[in-house]
Amino acid sequence: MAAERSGGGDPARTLALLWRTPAEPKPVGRKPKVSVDQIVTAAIAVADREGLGAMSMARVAQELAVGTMSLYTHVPGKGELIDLMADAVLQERDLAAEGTWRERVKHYADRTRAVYQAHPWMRDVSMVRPPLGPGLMDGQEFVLAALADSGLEPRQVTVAHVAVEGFVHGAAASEVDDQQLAAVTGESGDSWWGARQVFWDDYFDVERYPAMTALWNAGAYDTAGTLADNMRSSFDYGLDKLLDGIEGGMR
Amino acid sequence: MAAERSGGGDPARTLALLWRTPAEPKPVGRKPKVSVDQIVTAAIAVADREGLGAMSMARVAQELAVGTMSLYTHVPGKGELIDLMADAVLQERDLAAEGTWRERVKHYADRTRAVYQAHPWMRDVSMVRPPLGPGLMDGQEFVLAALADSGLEPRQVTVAHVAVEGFVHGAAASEVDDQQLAAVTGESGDSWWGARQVFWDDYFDVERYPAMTALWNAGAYDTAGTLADNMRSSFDYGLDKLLDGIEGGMR
DNA sequence: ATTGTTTCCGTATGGCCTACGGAAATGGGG
DNA sequence: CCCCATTTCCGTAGGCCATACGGAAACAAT
Repeated sequence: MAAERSGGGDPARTLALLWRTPAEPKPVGRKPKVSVDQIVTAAIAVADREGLGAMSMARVAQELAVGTMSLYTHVPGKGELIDLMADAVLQERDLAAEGTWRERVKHYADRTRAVYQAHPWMRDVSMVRPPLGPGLMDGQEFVLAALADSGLEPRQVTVAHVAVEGFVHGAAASEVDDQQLAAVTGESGDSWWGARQVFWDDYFDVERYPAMTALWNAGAYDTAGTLADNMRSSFDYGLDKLLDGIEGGMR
Repeated sequence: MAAERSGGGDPARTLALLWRTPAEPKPVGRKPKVSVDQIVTAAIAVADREGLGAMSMARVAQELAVGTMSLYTHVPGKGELIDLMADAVLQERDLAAEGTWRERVKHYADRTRAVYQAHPWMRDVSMVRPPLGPGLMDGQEFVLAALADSGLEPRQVTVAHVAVEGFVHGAAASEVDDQQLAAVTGESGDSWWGARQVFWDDYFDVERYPAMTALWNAGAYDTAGTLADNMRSSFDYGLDKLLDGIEGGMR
């Protein structure tokens, strides 16, 4: 399905939830069976195991042994729940500010990558209208502080920031796609590619694709590591080169 | 919902569809009311207008004035239809091989970006288990040929390839996210951010976020252009820096 | 015991994908 | 002209989904 998000609801309500603004205690009335935190935790657990597609309100309620509609007392809707989930997992990066600006950017990238690894469904969460909660904001502050220390002009810092952010989320997302599909479909990436051996046998045209053929013959694809290993090193390689470029552009 | 894909069906059947292997003519039997091409075209039209979430089998059938189940005669299922859609739009990049390797990579990025602009639902299509059709393969051949001309070692070409591919798809995806959300939710990005003015008023903490505050005060966010303009220039900036880094790494 | 407040949740509406199997169309052979 | 193998068309049905609505249930204070 399409990207899963909204935050379309009342901004004030959503922000209060994201920052857990404690409503004044309610002395009267029925005691709640579940809390917002429990709902978010359960939702994350379901999504971790079975993907965001399986994270339905009914499924989460079942997890908590509660009626489906009870959730709506605590959370406005599914879109807002996803906002809460995303900000919660972004808070898992505890970012330690040490080292050069480059080291700190790489640290940020590494921690963010780890979030995607632990929660592959983040691939399906759009970040262009992000949850304005502590998880997101702390991360932004961290990278911006690092980039500002690099010596770039303020305006350049913001441009570089968008580029870095785009790379990190984009690369982490595609890296994680593989595992997510493996988990949801029950078929590993290697198995999937293996089943498509027919393609190379029956459809690949050596004359139409000379560059690929040459690389193949040069042994460029004779790699020892697994598919996941290769994506990992490309992540590191790409970030390094991007930072090289940013650094070089300052002179 | 979650990323929309599968290609989980019979690889041989899917490949035959992707490459439009003409089945031997059927002399007898009822004449088909629709063709595979018509189905793919209609599906793309729906997704372009209303997003991939709205592209249901029923909706596409309606578009063609045909019963829902008729589609299943021509296409194995929804996952395979999405494969066909993705490969079809990737074919729209007609890639002209001229100029230096850098110019060609940038040309590739530009054409791919254009595909995302024209078909924002591509954001929701995973590319880790891609449709092995002509659209994808021609693109791969084009970038690989360019990168191979750069003088990188064969093994390095493949690593750089993954990094470039990741950047291009990732950046194009987030760039397009904004418009897609605007189209689906009916709320523009600027309007969305405007409605979250409360955040800066009520939640933003100047002491907790000194770097952001400093940048703000330095006028780094006093940009004339629209949100879309800024994302566009960050795309170009990021790709440039990445290529700078790749080029510099060869020395 | 009554009342006000809050939470819980069953039901209903309208959507989705697709397995199944029968109806309808088509062209060739008798 | 009829029959029939072949192919396509498509209605029905089952099992998912989000959430609006409104009444039942629990709790504290009176």
